Amino acid sequence: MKLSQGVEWCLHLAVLLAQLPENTILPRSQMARHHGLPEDYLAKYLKQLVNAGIFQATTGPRGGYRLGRGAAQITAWDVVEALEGGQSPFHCQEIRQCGEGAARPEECLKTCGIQVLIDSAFEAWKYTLQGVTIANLEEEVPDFVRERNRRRLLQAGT
Amino acid sequence: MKLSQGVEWCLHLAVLLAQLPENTILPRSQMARHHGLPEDYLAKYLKQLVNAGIFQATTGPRGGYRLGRGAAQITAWDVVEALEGGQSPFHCQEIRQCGEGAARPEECLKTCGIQVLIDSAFEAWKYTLQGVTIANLEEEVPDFVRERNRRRLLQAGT
DNA sequence: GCATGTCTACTCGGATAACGACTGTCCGAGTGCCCCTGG
DNA sequence: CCAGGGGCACTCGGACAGTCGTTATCCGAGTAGACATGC
Repeated sequence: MKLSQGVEWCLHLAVLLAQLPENTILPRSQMARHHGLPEDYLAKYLKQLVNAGIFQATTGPRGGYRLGRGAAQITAWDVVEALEGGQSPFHCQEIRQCGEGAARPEECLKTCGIQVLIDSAFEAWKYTLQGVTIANLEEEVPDFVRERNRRRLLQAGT
Repeated sequence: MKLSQGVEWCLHLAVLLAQLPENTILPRSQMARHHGLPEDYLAKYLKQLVNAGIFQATTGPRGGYRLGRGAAQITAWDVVEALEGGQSPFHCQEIRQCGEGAARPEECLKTCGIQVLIDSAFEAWKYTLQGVTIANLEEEVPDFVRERNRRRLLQAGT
């Protein structure tokens, strides 16, 4: 039960983009420098966000990434799902149907109770993440931090 | 975000023990055969449960494992915690304090909003698992399956 | 017949390889801007 | 002065190693019971 660090990075970066004027484009290099992240490795995660439509990539000079849709339309779950796959942390291997004590298939019409439990716990985790958007997270950023970020990042873009 | 398969195995085995008369001892070899699991590898997980006090191990002939306490006193979370560590799926690396856009420590007295979110989602997951005990899971086992398991496993112990 | 000592078989536990996923790094493909040149 | 074309710098994207955790396997330490033996 471990999340790749890409989750933390991407959430921070999404919030960072949300702090800037809408449709602002930020190159990967600036994102990486801003938080001291390895630029090349970061690329791998950003690509996944692009594939999921959360980020939008533009190539060439003045290119970079921008939010794929409004910050209020992106939930934390969307980010986690794009990076981790969004599948249940395990898929029941139906071991009750294996080995000497195996049950016959017709005895297993009801889903394995353990699988049901894990699924419902996973749903709870998912539901919590779905309840918070990037916009919500952005609102919590102190004003002076947002101002500082804007100055630093927009200045370079001029 | 992936759980080791040991979680499924151990939950099934705990439920299996709960189906038998209290304090029944079952050797590792029988457990493994019953569900068709690799016996040697299973040992690693069982040891973790023993360390956590969920299972109790007895060595020598007629030895094996039994539940460390009543099935109603063991939650699914206890098992997951014993195997996975029970820690939050990521610990915030405070990347907001790194890189060129770093915030100063005195600006970060409030916990990172992203960390707070992940923690609350993790608590939801944990809470769900804490709400179900091995006894609850055992109740869902069909009567004829429980009977069959008792016959098979207790017979060998005679 | 009973107590005792030894021996065996059975159990768990720790140490040791093989595999796969996550992490980290490099270079190539594509594009928009800028500058130079010619009219 | 203006239009067009070429070159360049900048961007993302995919391909290639390194490291760590999970998976899998083996063998050794310890114990409880059973058996044989002597009283």
